[in-house]
Amino acid sequence: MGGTTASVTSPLTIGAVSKRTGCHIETIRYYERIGILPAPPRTEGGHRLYGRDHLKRLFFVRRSRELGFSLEEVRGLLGLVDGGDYTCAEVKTLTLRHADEVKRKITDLRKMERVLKDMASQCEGGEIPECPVIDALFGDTY
Amino acid sequence: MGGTTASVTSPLTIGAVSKRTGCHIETIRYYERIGILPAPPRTEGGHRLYGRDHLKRLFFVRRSRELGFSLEEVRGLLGLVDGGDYTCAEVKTLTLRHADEVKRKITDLRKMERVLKDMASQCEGGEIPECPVIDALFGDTY
DNA sequence: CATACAATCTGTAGTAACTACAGAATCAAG
DNA sequence: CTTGATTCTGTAGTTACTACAGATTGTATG
Repeated sequence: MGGTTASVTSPLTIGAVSKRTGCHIETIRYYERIGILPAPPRTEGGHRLYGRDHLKRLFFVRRSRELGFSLEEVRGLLGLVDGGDYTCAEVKTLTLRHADEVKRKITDLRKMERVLKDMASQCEGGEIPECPVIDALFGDTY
Repeated sequence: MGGTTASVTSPLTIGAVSKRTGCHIETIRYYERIGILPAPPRTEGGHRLYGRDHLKRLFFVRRSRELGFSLEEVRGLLGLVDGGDYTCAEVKTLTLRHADEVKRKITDLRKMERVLKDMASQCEGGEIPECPVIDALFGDTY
């Protein structure tokens, strides 16, 4: 063990959650309003107090969004996690469909990564390359 | 060579471009309006006619958006491609920054892919797993 | 050539997913 | 107990599309 990250024991304010997840405070409240994040307990005065589960969920939502999934897709993934009323066959179909999408994204990102690195290294010599980024990525797509 | 995809020789209508790229017609016009896609030539009557370059550019924009890059980021990448007035050092800094971002995305997508596949395979037996997707993905992030 | 029906045109309005206030209330430090 | 930082609710603005409405153009057919 000897983890470098301290685990959260006491409840966090929305500001602390915002800092840890990188989500704006307004976004966190927005997710609560639209049912992506469950409403947390409150203080006497009405301030929200979050626990580890909220934090994890928020991380997941944020990264998923950054990876290009729509909120509805995220909702679907969370639904799987929450063990909604899906049959096992449905879960399998949904997860595999998502897995395919993810695979495609990885493929494209690899292309992009390679081209970007090539570009940077070509630039080493002081010359701006004729960078055919688009061609390299999708020039053969049609 | 011996490509399976026929290359485009004659100009395409906006509808044809829409079908090939998967972008809605309205989105294509929108990209033109905000300067992401250059204005194409027109017919006498004013209908847009697109060539290969437009098509490639649109593919690139669409995929980039699907991969979670903002339009401003896409604009930046296109700026590199278009050979704007960047110094070589700027090009290098920008491309490497993008490459890092891409790498991080790949890492997270790999995690997601693995978990989704595990989930689907666990589901094989007819049992809905207690799927700890979120934990598996970001449970150790904080 | 006439005509009809699809596709495209411009412009505006609506939606999704945030993001940014405004003004009031609460919390934490001293 | 005061004071400054946070958070509260609610509304309005922004980004990136998406969906009409009504007029015009393109094209296939008798």
